Amino acid sequence: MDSPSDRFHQQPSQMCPFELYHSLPDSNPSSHRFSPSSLSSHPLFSPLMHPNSASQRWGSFRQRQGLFPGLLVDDDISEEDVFGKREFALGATPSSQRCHGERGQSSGPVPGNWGQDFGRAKRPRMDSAARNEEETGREGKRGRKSRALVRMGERKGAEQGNRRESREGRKRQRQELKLQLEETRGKLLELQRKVWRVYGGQADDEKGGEDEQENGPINLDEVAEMFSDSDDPLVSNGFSPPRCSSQKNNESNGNGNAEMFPETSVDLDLELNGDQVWLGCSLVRGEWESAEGGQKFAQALKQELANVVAQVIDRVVRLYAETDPSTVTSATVPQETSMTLDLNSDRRLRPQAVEQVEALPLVTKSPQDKRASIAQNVHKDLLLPQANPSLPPLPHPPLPALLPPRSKDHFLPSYPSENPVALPLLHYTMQNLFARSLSSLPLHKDCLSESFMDFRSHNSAFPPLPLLGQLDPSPSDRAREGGMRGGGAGMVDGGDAALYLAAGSISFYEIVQKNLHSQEGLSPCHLKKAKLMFFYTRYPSSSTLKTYFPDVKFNRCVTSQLIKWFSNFREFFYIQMERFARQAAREGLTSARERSLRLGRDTELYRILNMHYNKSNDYQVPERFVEISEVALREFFTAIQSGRDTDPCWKKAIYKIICKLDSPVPDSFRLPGCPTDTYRMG
DNA sequence: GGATAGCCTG
DNA sequence: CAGGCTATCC
Repeated sequence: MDSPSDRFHQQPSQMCPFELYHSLPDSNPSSHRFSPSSLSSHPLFSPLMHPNSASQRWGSFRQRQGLFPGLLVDDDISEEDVFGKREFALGATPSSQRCHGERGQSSGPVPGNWGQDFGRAKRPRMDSAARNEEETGREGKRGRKSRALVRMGERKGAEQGNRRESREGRKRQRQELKLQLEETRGKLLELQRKVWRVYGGQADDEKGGEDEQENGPINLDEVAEMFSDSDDPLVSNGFSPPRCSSQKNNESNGNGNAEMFPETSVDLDLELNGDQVWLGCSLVRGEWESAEGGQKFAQALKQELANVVAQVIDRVVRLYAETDPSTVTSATVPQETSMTLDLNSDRRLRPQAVEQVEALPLVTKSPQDKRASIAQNVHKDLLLPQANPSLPPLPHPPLPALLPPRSKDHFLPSYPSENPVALPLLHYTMQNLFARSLSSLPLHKDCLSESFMDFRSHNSAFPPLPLLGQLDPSPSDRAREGGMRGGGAGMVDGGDAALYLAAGSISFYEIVQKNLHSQEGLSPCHLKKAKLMFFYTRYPSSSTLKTYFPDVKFNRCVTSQLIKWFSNFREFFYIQMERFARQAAREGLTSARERSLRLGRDTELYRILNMHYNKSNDYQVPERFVEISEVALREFFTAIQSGRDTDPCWKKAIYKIICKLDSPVPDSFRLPGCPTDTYRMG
């Protein structure tokens, strides 16, 4: 299975945090701005992902502030099932040609095609207009060449008639499109209102809000009603939703009605309020009359539709969830604790998170508290460093131990998911799906088109959200390891989502899953895992790699990339060892030298190694790795002291020693995803 | 000749 | 961290 497309079939390992209506990947305002050029290089994705206005960026930024930080989606679920359908590939393919050439036709059900459709719909009209212009010019010349005046008049009359007709046709089409958009928007607004009533209303309750009476729980029929052509309450009431108006007034109080919507266009940059839900559209009235406006129109339309679809799915899933008594509480009652927890980690990067989170209606509690307590309980048992100066290969590898998540790896936030349905995991826009799937495509440049890499670079500001299966191997993992230590009680089956989603009851998710799983390659999560594995094995065989990266579809490309990673890890390791050994060799006093040849956890060398292989510092560096590092350090030192370093091959002897000190990798690494996540949130 | 390690470079 | 290159091993 070395076909190039296989590379893209691997499951993604990360996703972007949920954004209600946006996907613009520049949560860091100082970087990754989408430039017009990058837009042009992403004919399908970027117009959707980056609705071209500063207000959108700002809105996106605002929306992203702490928005459902607990969200995660299990893309690892039903892996076999999905792998079985891998032929349903996303447009992205290993070669750039394919990426460019096939993206359009292969993007299938995703909204990226909408722009094309719109373009296709528009092109003939423009062509006909151009033809008319051309004809007019030709005919004018002909007329000057002594054609009969009468005939020319007739012809001109016919042309004018044609032009009028085509103009009217265009006008009609524009009107139809407008109508469609407005209907969609109306439905969306209604959905938003209901969502707000259900979720935002709860927040209001705490503040003494009085919307409760009319805040009945929304039911499926209401959702269905929203999508029935014949029965659109908004339309039938003569409600014409504003095109791009801020909904601040009505949405922010959770009690809005259509009449309160401002009719005039408002600059969303200025109008955005933290607690509102707004339409991600930057159209200005009349703007879509122009070609550029047409594009914006298409984008807005796509966005609105995507949002509505995402919300409906979310609603349906939630309804399912509520039938399960075990999930109903956390599914419906937002609690602040976990949000605070997440925000604490988020605030560092995005200081404006707080105001946004408080206002967001769909914030639900992720079961972190419970999980945190579990992790804390397990924690003590996991701290089992195995000091063994003699350094025989360990029959039972030390288990990874968790440190309190002091600093979270920005690209690997930890999102627990014991109760996946309780999370707003399904409430994300198609844009999010895209951003996620794209951001988790293979790292290998060989496999990527330039434009894709471009997108990735823009998208990298997302703190990608690893997928459930990858992120949360915890249930089985804990069962296996924590369980042995008397843990395991009170575990919640994190596979619920997997089962639930794998049931295939929601075709949308099948589609999404297919797309997301249709990728192959190594994700940042895999890199992180590889680095942690380096604590145990410096020279993993390819079979070892296959064992510990079960979620990776191995081919030559992936294997060599992984091997290269470990090669790089070793390189870094040995460079540091040599550096500190030389430093020690320069030490005059033997006592100081002796100290510098130690690798205490408070030493600079330890800090550097930990920083490199365990950047997020959420993994207890195995004692054995410390010991092996000391061995390497001393070997380098003695070699330098004895002048062996003049031999060009002097390091090889050291490598030989170190390579014998590999120890087995803990079983927790056998599961997909980052093993650290198993124990995090402690 | 393929796979891998290591070195160098960007 | 990846790519290119060489050396080495099987």
